[in-house]
Amino acid sequence: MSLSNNSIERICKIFGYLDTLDKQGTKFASSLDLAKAIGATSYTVRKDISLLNIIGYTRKGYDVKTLKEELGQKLCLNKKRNACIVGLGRLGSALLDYEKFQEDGFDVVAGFDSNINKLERIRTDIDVYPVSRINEIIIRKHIELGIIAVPSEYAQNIADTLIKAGVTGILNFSYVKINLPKNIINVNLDFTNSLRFIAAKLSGNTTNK
Amino acid sequence: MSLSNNSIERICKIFGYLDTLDKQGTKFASSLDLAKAIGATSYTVRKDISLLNIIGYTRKGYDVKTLKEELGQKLCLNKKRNACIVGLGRLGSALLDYEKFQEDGFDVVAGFDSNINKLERIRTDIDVYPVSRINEIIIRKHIELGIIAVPSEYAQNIADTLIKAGVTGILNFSYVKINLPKNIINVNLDFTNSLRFIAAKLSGNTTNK
DNA sequence: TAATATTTGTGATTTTTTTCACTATAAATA
DNA sequence: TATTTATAGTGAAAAAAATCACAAATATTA
Repeated sequence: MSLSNNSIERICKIFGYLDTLDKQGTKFASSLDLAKAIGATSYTVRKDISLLNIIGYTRKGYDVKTLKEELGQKLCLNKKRNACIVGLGRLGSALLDYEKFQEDGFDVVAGFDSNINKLERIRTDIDVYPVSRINEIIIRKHIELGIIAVPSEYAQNIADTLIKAGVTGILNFSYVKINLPKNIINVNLDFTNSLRFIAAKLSGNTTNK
Repeated sequence: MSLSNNSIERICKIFGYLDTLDKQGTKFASSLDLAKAIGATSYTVRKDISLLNIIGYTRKGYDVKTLKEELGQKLCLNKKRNACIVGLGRLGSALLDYEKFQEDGFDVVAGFDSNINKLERIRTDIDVYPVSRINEIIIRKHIELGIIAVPSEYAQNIADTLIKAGVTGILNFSYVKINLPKNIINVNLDFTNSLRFIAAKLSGNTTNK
């Protein structure tokens, strides 16, 4: 099996939308329905799905429950994974209580911060620890994913620590790119860059593709 | 001028990195330096830059200050833009205090929430209002960008309200895709989807491209 | 001053991705 | 039952993007 990043991204979106459809009680969705929901074309959606050897039904589309199950299986989205959040400032502590992570199978089982006072003040159901205990806790709690919400200057160092402890995927909210071994999967979410992208497109000096 | 979304994204990242370099006092950066910092190749970077008719210096690279200025000019990243945040829950109120927005020329000049009690409790320097005043405030404060941090079921409705008031760019933190007129620029940041993407790549059923 | 090394700029090539166009299939309808 | 219609699946074509490869330029070194 061999999917491009674009395909994976689309499939992840489709997966999320299928969840919504399923909760609404919708039984079938056509490639066009899915395409509209994720901002793609129907043939791209069909190609993506057929790359995974999943089939739909003529004149009905795809069975919502089945497709979700199969996509989840093929992309390992059904398996639960433990995650931690490092940096419990405004953003980090908001993420600690972001219930959607749990709903979607990402269990945030620890938070870390370097400021001991902050750890004492924080009100959340999730256990919080000083960063000095990252290695120990990650091993003990089998944490695979690290969410980095520390100030950018510390991001690389925290990433290194997480990886040494065994984390294999990183969601990085700082605005620096962190250097990682190639076997580590990493996504950067830089809010400012998103606003820049919007501003650039608004300027009109661009295609609409 | 005609840039693909990929090019725009890369250029926005380059722009951010140039800012870092400039603050460090670095005078020149080669296409390879820039490429490494944003996760691209040197020829892609050179192509992107030359698409904008910006030139570098043989054997030196690009002048950091000049390149930043020119990229900013061509993509309208130098111009300040006013933004607002709708939905002042954990995430929204964290974003209200996210100083980087201001530093990078995005002035968050208003926050909105439907819960009046919440508005009274919130401690921030930024003016906050009930959502019923969105239209009035957006017009009065010349707000171009809307940051949506409300629960997903309200996102479409808020987006419609923002657009009717004159907002032209939307950064959407909810997990639903919102339907917008084509002249509105929109970026979705769905944290769960990012984690799904990481999980899918970790599963290994994918290329490494 | 000459030789060397480095880095840009870019046309050509290759690769990847998307889109098209059409067949097959089965549900719905007459 | 026959016809119509909607939708999947997919090879082929087109479009887009990335990469290569190398000339040109200029800083550095000998």
